[in-house]
Amino acid sequence: MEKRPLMNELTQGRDLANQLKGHLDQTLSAAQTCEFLVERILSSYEKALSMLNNPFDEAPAAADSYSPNHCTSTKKRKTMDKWSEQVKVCSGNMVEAPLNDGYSWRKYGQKDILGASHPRAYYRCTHRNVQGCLATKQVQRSDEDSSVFEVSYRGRHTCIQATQLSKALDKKPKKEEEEEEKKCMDRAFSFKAGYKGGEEGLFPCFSFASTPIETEKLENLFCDFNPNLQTSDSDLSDIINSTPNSVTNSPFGGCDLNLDLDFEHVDFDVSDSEMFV
DNA sequence: TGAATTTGACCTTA
DNA sequence: TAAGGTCAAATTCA
Repeated sequence: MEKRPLMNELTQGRDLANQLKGHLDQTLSAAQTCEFLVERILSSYEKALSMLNNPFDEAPAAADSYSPNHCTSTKKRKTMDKWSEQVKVCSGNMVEAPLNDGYSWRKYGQKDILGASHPRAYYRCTHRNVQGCLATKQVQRSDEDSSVFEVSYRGRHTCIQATQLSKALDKKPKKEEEEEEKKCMDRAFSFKAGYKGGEEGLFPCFSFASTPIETEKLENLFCDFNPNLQTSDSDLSDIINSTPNSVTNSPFGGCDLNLDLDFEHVDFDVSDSEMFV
């Protein structure tokens, strides 16, 4: 692999993210959301650069435990050879379903896990039967902090959520849409992913928005955004990493912030404010 | 009454 | 064979 160009790109991306961070002088809530994103971007770059600088350090052990993974390890079940993302969500209200991630889920099982003090709940997409959506997620309360939920997602939604459907039906005039898109391009990053395992392009990108309105949702999502609970750099990484593969029902003028991570494929294009990971 | 959840049994994998 | 994951009947809820 050609190391230097990749290093240059990553370094440039990190610098640009730093610049963006310096320009976060919008409304507080929007800035908070953007700050999350920037911190996560920076964290990813730092890790990538670290890995490149230490080729013999495989890094997974050093990386935070909530990084996306492909579950292709030989230690995992073969059935887990699918995209998955483990997220961490802090629940302020201590309810069992810690977050509304924009998708509708149906619980189909619960299991006591060996060594875990809390059972693991299994959810599948409500539209599994109707639309054949195979997305599932697992929710488990953390042993260390019972106010924290660990959520892992498997597969991506192939379904059309009702919220998305209604949005599509209520589409804006093209000109207005284009203007809005132009605006949001100034502040949005777009992550696109390759997916190992032969399912590239099969699923839509994850996305979430950074409009002030949606920020409120995001803040609820991210444990009501309590900076006192999540302050460290790694924690911030956790939160951003935990961005559910959902919240796709966010009207961001057709300019969603797509988070769809594949750390094995990094293709960073800064020229048009899009980042491909 | 239909939809969602619970829970024990069963299946799959390491 | 143990543990994780899923199924499906029973139960609960709106």
